[in-house]
Amino acid sequence: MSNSPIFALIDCNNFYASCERVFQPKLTNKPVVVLSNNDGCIIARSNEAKALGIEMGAPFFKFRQLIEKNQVAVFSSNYTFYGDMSNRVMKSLQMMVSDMEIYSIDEAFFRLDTMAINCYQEFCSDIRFKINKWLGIPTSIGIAPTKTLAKIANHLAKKNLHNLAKNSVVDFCDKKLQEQILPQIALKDIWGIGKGMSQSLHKIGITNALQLRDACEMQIDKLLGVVGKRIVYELRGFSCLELEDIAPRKNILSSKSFGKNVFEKTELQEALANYVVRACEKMRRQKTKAQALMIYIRTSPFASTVQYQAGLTHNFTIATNNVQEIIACALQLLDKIYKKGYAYKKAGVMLLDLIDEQKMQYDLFNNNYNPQQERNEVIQQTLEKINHKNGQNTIFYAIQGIKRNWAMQCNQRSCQYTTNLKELANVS
DNA sequence: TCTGGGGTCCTAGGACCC
DNA sequence: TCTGGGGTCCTAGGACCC
Repeated sequence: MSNSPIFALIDCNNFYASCERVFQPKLTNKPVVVLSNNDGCIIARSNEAKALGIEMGAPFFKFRQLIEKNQVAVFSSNYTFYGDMSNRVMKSLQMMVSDMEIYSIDEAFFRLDTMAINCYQEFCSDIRFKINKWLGIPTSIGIAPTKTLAKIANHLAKKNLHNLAKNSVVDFCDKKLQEQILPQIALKDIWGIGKGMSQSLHKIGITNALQLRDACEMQIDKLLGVVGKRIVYELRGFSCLELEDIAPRKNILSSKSFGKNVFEKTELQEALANYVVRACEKMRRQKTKAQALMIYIRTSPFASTVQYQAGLTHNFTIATNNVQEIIACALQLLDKIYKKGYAYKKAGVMLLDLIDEQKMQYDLFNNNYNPQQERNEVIQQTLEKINHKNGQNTIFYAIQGIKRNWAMQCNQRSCQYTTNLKELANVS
């Protein structure tokens, strides 16, 4: 690796909305929004929808009138589809760059200095062009000596602020350019500075990126700790954050709001069993086992009625990824925290302290051979094979329930164009 | 009527040890 | 009467991200 790295950050524009457009090209240049689970909040907006004043994260019902009046296309979220499109984007990128880090569903960092490239700007324009041509997804790219500055460059590229973008690419390596632009970057637009830190900084008179960059280290250390100090260094152009390898998740959470209020324990049992199954799928796929399980249930924080929330953790003596064992444990924990009479709105399951399934710690004092567990494992593998071949939920545990009245609503989900052949037939 | 889901890292404070 | 100092580990909660 060279001593002075150059990072690029590629970011898909309005990713979920752009995905929906790929299969409905008639929506090009039209306003589009995508909703969260239960059609609760607005989580993605096309530029046209942003222009109408529709806010990110706002509850859908607050903008329903505006949306109807302006004939905004509305989609329930379709994570299977977005996940698959994301894979395709990342695979395409992988073909064009050597060192990259998938940072989120719609973003990736990559190194430019480790490749033989004459012009970073041109190289990145070409990447954008190809991804758009192959997949129909528009992107923006920021280039800079640190990840934090690359994030800012990407922000400039996406909105073409100060007319810096060429083909939606901004090269932000030049020190003089940084001097000129950083005073105009608000703290909230810096990666890693949220509401809390921003407020603390305002109190000592720091309000923009240049002031933060040039702030007294000691003062920042005292105020924001190492996290803040790292941001200062990164703004100065000293790279503190390397590209990271994809590491297996250390915790896996599956939690969802219900489509309606839930009162009965049996329904909570069903929901939790389903969430355990989902979480275990992910855990088993990454070949890990959980050392602990946490469950929680809660009423709606927005309801005016009496609130109740509770959670409980169980530590496993021997780490496990056995679905039956974890479901049984979840139900036992539920027994301890369930209280009758409340209108539950959400429940969740968290698998904690995941470890490599090959690096297990066994119990020193007990016989670790458990024939029942071995049988369970065979059952689980068989079940997974059947579901993989015939589709999710072809067979499932009885405790997961059949009616699932509590399940979330998604009334306007688009088709699983890229992962479900039957649904591809519905393309209009 | 109607308000998402899934993560990571850091810090402070308590428990415990010598 | 009078109650140390230093270290580690764990946990809960906060802050931030997409």
